[in-house]
Amino acid sequence: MHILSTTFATTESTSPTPTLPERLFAEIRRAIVEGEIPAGSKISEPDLASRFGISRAPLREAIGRLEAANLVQRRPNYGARVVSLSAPGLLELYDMREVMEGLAARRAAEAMSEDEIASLRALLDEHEQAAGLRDGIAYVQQEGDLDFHYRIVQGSHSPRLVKTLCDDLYHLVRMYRFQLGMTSPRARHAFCEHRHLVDAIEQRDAELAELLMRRHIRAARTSIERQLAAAGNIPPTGDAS
Amino acid sequence: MHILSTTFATTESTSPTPTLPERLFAEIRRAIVEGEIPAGSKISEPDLASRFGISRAPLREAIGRLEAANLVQRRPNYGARVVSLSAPGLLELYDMREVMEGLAARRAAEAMSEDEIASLRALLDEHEQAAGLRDGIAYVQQEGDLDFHYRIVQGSHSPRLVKTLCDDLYHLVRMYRFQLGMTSPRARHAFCEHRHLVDAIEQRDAELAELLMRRHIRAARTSIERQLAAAGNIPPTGDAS
DNA sequence: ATCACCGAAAGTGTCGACATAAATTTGATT
DNA sequence: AATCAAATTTATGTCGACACTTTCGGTGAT
Repeated sequence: MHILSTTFATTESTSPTPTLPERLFAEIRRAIVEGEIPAGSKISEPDLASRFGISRAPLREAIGRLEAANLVQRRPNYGARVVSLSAPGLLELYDMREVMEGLAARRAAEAMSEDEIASLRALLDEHEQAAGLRDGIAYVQQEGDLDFHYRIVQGSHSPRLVKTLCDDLYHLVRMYRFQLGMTSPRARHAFCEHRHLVDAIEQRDAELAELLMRRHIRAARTSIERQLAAAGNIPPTGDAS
Repeated sequence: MHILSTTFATTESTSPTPTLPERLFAEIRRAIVEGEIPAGSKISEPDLASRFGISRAPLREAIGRLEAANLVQRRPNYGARVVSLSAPGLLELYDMREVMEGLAARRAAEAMSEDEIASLRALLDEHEQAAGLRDGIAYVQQEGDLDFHYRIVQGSHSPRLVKTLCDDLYHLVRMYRFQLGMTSPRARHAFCEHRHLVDAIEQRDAELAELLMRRHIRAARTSIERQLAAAGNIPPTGDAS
């Protein structure tokens, strides 16, 4: 049907010719992340092929990418299903975010240009204004939060970090947020932490930047852990499997 | 021709039926990692298809996985080429190893069973004996080193960590080692560090385990950095791009 | 002699169809 | 009536072929 717009790129999506499997991949990924295709449901090749009006060949390639991005699971002669999310899995994701974004922050403090830092600070101001206007709404904050982290990661100028975090991990995090209906009630806290982090980067204090980023993400993890415990989703000390 | 043995699995390779694309993927990956297919060379679909005696469909799926594993790069209407490796890229890999395996060590100290720890210690003893017999050879040490790190990561009981490290990063590291002919002259040092790390895990000292693992990998990184500088491969302070 | 343009050849992208294995339903038996 | 077995049906895995794009070699003009 509506083969659609190209997502604003990070490293993926070769600029000149957005390929058909690439667009399919981006579209199905969006549908999965935003919950249009519910978790655990089957990805039927004939169904999607006829729905998009294409053959199964490019679709299979797109599904392959979805599998590589850990958004679907495939069993050999059975098909692909959207990954079913678990509370321990979400915490795992945040563990990895903590260490990898900590590294990204360290490298960003070393490698970001003055212009990039200025732009980052402008983004922060913009978020603060938006949050000042419509206060209670945490949704925009979530997107803004991700935007901010995007900038830091890209500021590391480390292609592999950018690819791993922006192309894979962040989509998974967004999926978990949609599915589990996570709301981050610590917007004000996050703002302060973001600002301190930018200060550290501006001062080229790599060690501090890493520490602040790790603490920031660990705080988010703890908040999530608390929400999950309140929802009776997980015993206080869940295993990490 | 010789569609071959299944690699001893970590998370990949669904046990019951090793699929054709999966075997192709493993075989071509091995050929790339060990340098049979040189870096920068083209992956011709018709060539490989006729060589393996199969159609292009399963081969394309295998190439797709190679791309997802960052072993080949694809341009839309051009084809796939084996990634050309760079010194900064190798250092980037070690940055990510440092933080992620540090996390793995922390979780391993918390989650490994007594049996797993005992088995790990046995592996260490075995390596020490092997190294005692044929001393100068560092090659076996390299494989042993990777074995050791495999065990730690699997001991974290964190599926995503295992997948990311064992299924992707380690193969890249092995490829770089083959291509750049890295020899690790710090075998004795590494042994001590490994032993101390196992001690920390046995004592359930997660914080210390993470610290030791990070220091261990950072030391390896520094050693590589020195080798590269000696070979005139990189200026003393290379950018992290 | 160098550069631009054009044509041919090779390779990738996509398609439709067949073979095979899994899930389901139907039928027969206990 | 319940259970097991076999056949049907669906979907995945694989194949061969065609269309389009890119690349390389040749030809002509400046």
